Formats: sequence, structure tokens, C-alpha cells
Amino acid sequence: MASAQITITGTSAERVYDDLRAAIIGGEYAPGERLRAEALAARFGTSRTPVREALMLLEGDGLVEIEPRRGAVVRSFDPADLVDLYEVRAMLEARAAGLAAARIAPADLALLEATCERVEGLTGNSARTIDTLIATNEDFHRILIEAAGSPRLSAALRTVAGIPRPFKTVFWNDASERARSLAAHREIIAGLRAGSSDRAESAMRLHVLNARDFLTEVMRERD
Amino acid sequence: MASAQITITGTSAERVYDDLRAAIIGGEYAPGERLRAEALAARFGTSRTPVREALMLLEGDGLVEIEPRRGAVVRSFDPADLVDLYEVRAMLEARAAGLAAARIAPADLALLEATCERVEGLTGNSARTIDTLIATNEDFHRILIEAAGSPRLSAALRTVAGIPRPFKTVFWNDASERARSLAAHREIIAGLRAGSSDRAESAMRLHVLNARDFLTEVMRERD
DNA sequence: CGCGGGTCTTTTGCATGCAAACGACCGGTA
DNA sequence: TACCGGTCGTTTGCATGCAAAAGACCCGCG
Repeated sequence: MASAQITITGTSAERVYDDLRAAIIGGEYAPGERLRAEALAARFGTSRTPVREALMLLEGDGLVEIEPRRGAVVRSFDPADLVDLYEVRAMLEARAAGLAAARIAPADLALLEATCERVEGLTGNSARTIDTLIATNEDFHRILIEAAGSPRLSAALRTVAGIPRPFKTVFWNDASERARSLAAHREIIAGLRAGSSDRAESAMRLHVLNARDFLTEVMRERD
Repeated sequence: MASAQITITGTSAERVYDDLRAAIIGGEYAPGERLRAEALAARFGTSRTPVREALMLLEGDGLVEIEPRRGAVVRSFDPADLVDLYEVRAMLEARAAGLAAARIAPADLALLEATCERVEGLTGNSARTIDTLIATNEDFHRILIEAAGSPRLSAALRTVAGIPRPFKTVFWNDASERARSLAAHREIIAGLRAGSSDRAESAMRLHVLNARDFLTEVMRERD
């Protein structure tokens, strides 16, 4: 069963990796912003060594770019990047949904349903609501990916990583996208419960590609 | 155009990463073998710091496992891992082939054909021949993945990484697999040249899944 | 006023020192 | 003999020192 995991204690580098990753995805560092090792070390209460290691891992996740002797910057996304990312993600997550349909445990199915119910109870556009929506959505996808039971698929999905929070905020602020996402999640769950790989897979693909198109549209409008 | 890239000079960690990765995939370190930092540092003429960083990156690639305070070991593959790896790879590379069909440059197409011709000229099972076969095969796949023009897809494929050389050696020692691979590569090229994403994609999927089945069979026979 | 050369500061990347943890070894006990 | 607790050596993980490179800055020159 896949549940929220609390890291009791890992290495310091791992802690910095997790926290910094959350900070970047959370929008605390703007795309293009320089990440100076010393400052991060101070922030996380360690030395530069673990910070350096965390930065290298984040580069692998596509969240930062490191140029030798020049330092690390938060990766910025242009529309082409976004489309590329979402299309690969669509393929991988669709597969994950298909695999999960054949093997998901009832307990995980219940967890997925719980996320839908949680979303349903949320109204309004307060920061707190948006935060919860984003977190709950991430729970849904994480649980499903774990349920697919393919370590390599999970690893591959980590490298297509996250998009910065501003995009997510725009997404979840949109009432119709919110409704569509909830409906999509329910479709996926229906497919999973029926043990139908096709249905789960197709529903997930549609879901992710819808997000791609919405965000592409948002970016286009910004210019 | 995608061609062999020679790293002029990168950071020391990067050099260690590349070389150690090659050494592991090349079978120089056996699965399960312990990788002590000091020994590696001595081998690569650096200190333990870059070695440590390289090991963390290799962990991301699924080639080594690091347990905190216990060190790094070369990851070992059981049949389930192998199947998982190859199935994810089949999906990703099939997609890469499909994308490439729509956008590959004539120069890259020529490079792909050149790899086939090189393979055709090789006979016998000498170590030198096998080495060349393995290297040429890797060239084929690398060129094609680059030609797909999707950075995220390339990154995802890196995380499903390589299998240890012993497996590859068995594979390329088998005359019928060798012929099948060559035929498959030509099928893929035909699809690419026709600009047919479907054909290229299907041919690649078949190619990778064939390899999965052959290697699974080999592993099964070993026990 | 714009620009090129040189110096200086800042920051990275690597080496090394050191404490802590793991496991191997050993002796004692049942 | 088998097992358990303690001790020691080895190895990791982190902090820090230091050289080198990049960029900022300034000054003089055209």
C-alpha cells in the first residue's frame, strides 16, 4: 500500500534535496534565479557539500541547470519545454494507470477515492484552498504511480519532474479546470475499479493532455 | 545532427560519472560488488568528493544502490527488474522512434544506415567483434533517441539505464538474435525514411520486447 | 561619451580532516 | 558448542580550507 512517507532521518544531502525541491516547485525560487551554494547551506543549516550534491540531483530531475564554474539556476520553462514535459508525462502516467488497473490494492483504491472527496469539499479560491487542491492532486498521482508497481516507471516519472507552482496555481484557480480534473480522476478510478487497463490508461492520458493544453493556452495568452 | 560527443573538459565529478558508468555497464564491477569511495578516488585520480557525487547520480540512473552510512553497491538485476526495465524502455524508445520519423535529418538517417552496414561486415564471436557490435548497437539507439528531439524523453531513457555487459555479451553472441536485431534496425530505418511514425514505433517496440524475451529466457535457463 | 585592459571580489569545485556509525572480531557465559 | 555483549578498525558523511575561474569594477584611452 502506498501512503505518505515521512523520512525519519536520511543523509543531510537527501534532506536538502527534498526541501529544496519542494521550495523550487513551491515557487519560492523564481525560474532563472541563481542558487548560491553558501546561501542554501545557511538556509538548510548544513555546509556547501550536501547542498552541492542536492543540486546535482535536482539537475537530473530537470529542475535546475548547472553550468560548470558558473553555478546553479532554477530552470525556466518555455512553451516547448512544457509541451515536451507533459507529453512524456502523459505517456508514462497513462501506462502507470494501465498497470495499476491490473494490480491496485483495495486500500489504495480507497485512498484515491478519498482524494476526490477531499477535493469535492473544497470551494473558493483562497490560498489555503489552492494549496490543498495542489497537494491533494499530487497525492492522487503519487498513489497511482506507486500502485503501478514499476520502479523504473516511477524513476522515469521523477525525471519529468514538476512544473513551477505559478502554473499550478493558475490551473487550480480555474473553476472549469478544477471540475474537469475531478471528473477525470473519477473516470480513472472507475477504470481502475473495473480492472480495465484501457479505460484507466485512456482516461489518464486525456487528463494529462488536457492539462497540457490548458497551460499552453495560458502561456500563449501571457505574451 | 546527433553525433558522438567527446567531453573536452567538464567537472571532475562528471568525468568520474561517465567513466564509472561505463565501467559498471562494461562489467568491470560485478553486480552486488561494493564500491568503496577511496578506491574509486584512487582509480580516477581524484578525491572522494567527486566520487561521492558521481555515485549519487548513478543511483538516480538505477545503476548503483546507496544505503546511508553503508556505502554503494552495484545494483543487481533479477528477472523482474529486467522485465520492468525493458518494458519501460520499449515504451519510451518506441515513442522516440515515432517522433523521429517525423523530424529526423537526412544526415542522421545516413548515420543510422551506417551502423547497419558496420554490423553487417562483422562476423565471428571474437571479443573484439562483440565489443564492436555492442558499441554500434548503442550508437544506433543513441542517434535515434537524439533525433526524436525530446529532452525529457532522453532524460527519462537515461533513468532506465543500461544492463550489465554480461547480458549484452550473451545477446550478441547469439547468431540468430544478431540477425534479428539487424533486421529490426532496418525495419525501423524503413519506417523512419517513409516518415511513418506507426511503422517506426511498432518496429522499435517489437525490437525491444524481443530483447526482453531473449534475456528473460537466458536468465531462466541459468537457474 | 564609449570601450578595452587589468585588477579585485565573489563563488565555485576539489581535497582533506574529523566525528560518528557500521560491522567484524573476540572473549565470556550458558 | 552456540550466543551475546563489548571493543576496535574501517568507511562513510559532513565541514572547512584553498586554488582557480568567472564576473564586476575601475581606470585610462580613443
